[in-house]
Amino acid sequence: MDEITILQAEVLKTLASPRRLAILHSLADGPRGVGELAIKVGATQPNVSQHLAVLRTAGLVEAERDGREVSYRLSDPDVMVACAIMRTVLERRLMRLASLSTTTPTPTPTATPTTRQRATLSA
Amino acid sequence: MDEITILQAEVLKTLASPRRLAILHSLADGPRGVGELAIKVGATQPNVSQHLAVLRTAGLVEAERDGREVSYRLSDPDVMVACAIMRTVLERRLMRLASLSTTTPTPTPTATPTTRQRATLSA
DNA sequence: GGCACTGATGCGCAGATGCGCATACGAACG
DNA sequence: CGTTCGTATGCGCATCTGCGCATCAGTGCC
Repeated sequence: MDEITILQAEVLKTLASPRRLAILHSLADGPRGVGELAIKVGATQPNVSQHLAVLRTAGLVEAERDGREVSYRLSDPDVMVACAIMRTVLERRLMRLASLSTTTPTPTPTATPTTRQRATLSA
Repeated sequence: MDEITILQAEVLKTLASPRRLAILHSLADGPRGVGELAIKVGATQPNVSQHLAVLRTAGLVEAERDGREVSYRLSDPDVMVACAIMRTVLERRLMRLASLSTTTPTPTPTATPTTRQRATLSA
């Protein structure tokens, strides 16, 4: 097990949260304060603060005092590039699924009890 | 909160495991059976089987019976592209940290008690 | 049909995570 | 100084996850 693989898993675990993704997405537009972010993502202030702490520990964002507020910004925009690629993959998959469900007019949604078999490799 | 953001978090959560990353990395070289993968990543067969099930649910790998074995392969190579970008980001960060620790010959490792202050934004 | 091999599943436990809530801390302003 | 605003932290709970272990299920060979 490679050392960098563990690090990568760490970062991915940090990214694996809708809330944190939303925060990062907001930060992609520019630095923001905590309260502002909380409103943007629709969460409580302590919650966003905690998420930001996690993101900071993972080295994904950086903080800096700006007067009374604390301004957070992305550490490395390339992370968002990787996220964008994943989004592309997902969108492509969704498109594929959509076209499949169009060509297949859902013949027998109730699992065809006659041909019933264990869900071995049916997927 | 965007719908695709939630999906993305789902996929990221699936990726956020050193073992699963190792499995995917092995699969990048070509299709493999479960036992073979288990040996490659140094885990038990049931463990690898479960991880593969998770990866399959997330749509990251696909399975196909090949005689007595079950051959697993990557669904979308672009996911590995995104992973590669993240690796690049991480390697860059490690290099940066390494060079920093080189230029800074660790002047006073014991936190300079004179300038002692609370760890507010020191990071 | 029985056997051996490959892979999948169920179970239980230990550890980690996210959240709301209340509260503490730090900085600016009067 | 005390107040107020903005942010961080501690706590407790419900939930989830990964793992080892034992066992079950499917496939091909004799």
